[in-house]
Amino acid sequence: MTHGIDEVARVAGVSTATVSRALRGLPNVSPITRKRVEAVARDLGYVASPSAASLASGRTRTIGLLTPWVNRWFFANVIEGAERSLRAVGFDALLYTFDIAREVPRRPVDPSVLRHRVDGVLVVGLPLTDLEVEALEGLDRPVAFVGTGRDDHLTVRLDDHEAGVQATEHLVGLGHRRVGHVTGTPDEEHSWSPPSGRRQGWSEVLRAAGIEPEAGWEVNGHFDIQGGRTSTHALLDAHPEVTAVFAASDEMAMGAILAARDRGLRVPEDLSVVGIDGHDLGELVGLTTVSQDASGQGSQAARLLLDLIAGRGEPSLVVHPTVLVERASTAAPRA
Amino acid sequence: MTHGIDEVARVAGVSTATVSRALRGLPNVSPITRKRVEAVARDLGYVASPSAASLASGRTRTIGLLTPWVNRWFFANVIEGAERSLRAVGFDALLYTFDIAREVPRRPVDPSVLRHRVDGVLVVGLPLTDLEVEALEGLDRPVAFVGTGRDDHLTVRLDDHEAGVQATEHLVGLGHRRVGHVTGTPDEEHSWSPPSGRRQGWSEVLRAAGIEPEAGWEVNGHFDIQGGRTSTHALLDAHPEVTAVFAASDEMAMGAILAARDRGLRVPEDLSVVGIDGHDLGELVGLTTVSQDASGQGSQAARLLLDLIAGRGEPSLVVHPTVLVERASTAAPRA
DNA sequence: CTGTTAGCGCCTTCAA
DNA sequence: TTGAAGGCGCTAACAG
Repeated sequence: MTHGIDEVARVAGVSTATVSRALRGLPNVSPITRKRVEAVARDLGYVASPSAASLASGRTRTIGLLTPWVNRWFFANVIEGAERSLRAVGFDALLYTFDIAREVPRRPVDPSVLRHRVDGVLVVGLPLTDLEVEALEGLDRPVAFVGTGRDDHLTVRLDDHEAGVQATEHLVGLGHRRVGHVTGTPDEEHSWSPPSGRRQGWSEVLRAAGIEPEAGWEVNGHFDIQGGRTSTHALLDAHPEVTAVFAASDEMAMGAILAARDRGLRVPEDLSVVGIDGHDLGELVGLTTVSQDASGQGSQAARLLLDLIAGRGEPSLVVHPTVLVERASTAAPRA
Repeated sequence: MTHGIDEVARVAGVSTATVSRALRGLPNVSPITRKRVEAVARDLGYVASPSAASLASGRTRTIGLLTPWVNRWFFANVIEGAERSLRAVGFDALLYTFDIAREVPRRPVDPSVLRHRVDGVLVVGLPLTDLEVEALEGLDRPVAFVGTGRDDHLTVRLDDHEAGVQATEHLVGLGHRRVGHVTGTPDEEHSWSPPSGRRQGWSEVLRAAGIEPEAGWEVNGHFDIQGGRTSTHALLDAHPEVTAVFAASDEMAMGAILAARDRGLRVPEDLSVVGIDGHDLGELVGLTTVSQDASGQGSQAARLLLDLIAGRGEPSLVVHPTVLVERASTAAPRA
């Protein structure tokens, strides 16, 4: 039951080196030899041992997916897209979730487990600190970011500022003036983080409309449904004058709708709600949103990362478009 | 920059074998030696090469997650739970999605890419054919199933038949008699597949109530929102007499609600809808459902699989409970 | 408790 | 175009 490369070599009547070359599609193998080797390998059910191949070659044909969550809309879809791109070229996707507690500052991400495990790393959705990025670079492997803006690295994301602008302009255009904001966990140190960008879009649009956003209009929804719900309650407790809420994700927006319902407020008559994402269930819920293509971002980032690994292309910044989708959760405020 | 085990050994003044033993927590290492080795390894930032360790030991400390989808509620949550259990003991999760086209029969899953890559395989949610299971066993590694009932293997799932019974009895109890069913892709060959079990529960409850389910009352929703929507339209086109729909997943149930809305039907006044899952957004949508703990199933299955790998425990069947959660999508039919 | 010594299975120069 | 041979970095016997 060895079924190692030498078994194939013996049966095919060639050397192990030739088997290796033939099966990996390298040039310098005669077509006849290659066919024969391939046939023998198939017959024997031979599959090269990845450990042995990695050890000898230094390449793992594996990409590490570094993500805080796998069961949230954006993350699940990015992972889906990335995995599809990787699988298409025979690369594996290794899942690394790092617990993000709700405390600030969180425990730093330690990428050392990835050492010698991956040919590249795809960071999904979480703004890393400079120290964490440095640690990642210590792995000496290409790194790509999706949905979070390290513009000095290969990055695929949307224009968070613009998304915040689109959402808020929609509300202001409907006549809202007291617009609350449910943010994710904004990172004060990184103005380029998605929550920060979205918040800036919000505050700038308000100011441009002659409205000075009050400090209490902004609450932290931790990027999930319950967080959106809880924080919207806090927002409305303190600021009942608010007539509209812009949430930095659809899941938090859905939490905001739940909060409104808890309080006997009608959406959109008493409270307008807009999110960001384009969640699959947005239509059912009637959620107005600024939509993005998460799975497309994931697959493109994976492809660009593979290019980088192969020595093709340079680290670049790809900004995906966002589109406002108007549904039933927003309307003009009541007179 | 070798930073290999021999570097650590040299600096610590011991042999590589001792370093290996010390860092892996094996016995037969004096506490003093272990401390010293650990300190040196930390200072040098040494992390063992997984390829080399796998090659030498035959173990990969990696589990393959075989799943058709990563961005559907059940699957995303099982993966989340499994990854958490694995990470806790230093195992990696390797993601393998296999495309499930909507054609029947689908292309067989080929597990040969997993050869030498994993210490065990966790199959999530898809009923495999006997041939596919055989191929999996050819890997000579423990296999576990989540959410699909290979009862001859380690399996963690719910009682699909009972779930179908709970959902249908709820509807019949409300007075419904013409109850449609949106199934996933039922596998005629495997009576134990989730869609089949849920369907059987449905038809048995109807028969017990003296109702013979018509062939056209059952449609295939392919386990997603759009499939649920499309198939519910087809169902209601052909059978407008139906007053309630039992969908085999919450996502399909949400599609059914969308279809009802498309047709100007009110839920639950004109059409009652019940699903299975306990989707996070069920509350927002007001969906009555038979809920299950997907992430708990994932983490438990991973733990049991690790036990099997470690030679502890036997393949067993764990059936998780389901609970009917009544919400606003079901009510008595109109007179 | 610790060191020595073979490999694990493949890739990759270097020669032919 | 192919073969021979060394080595990738670690683990696991076995000896001491």
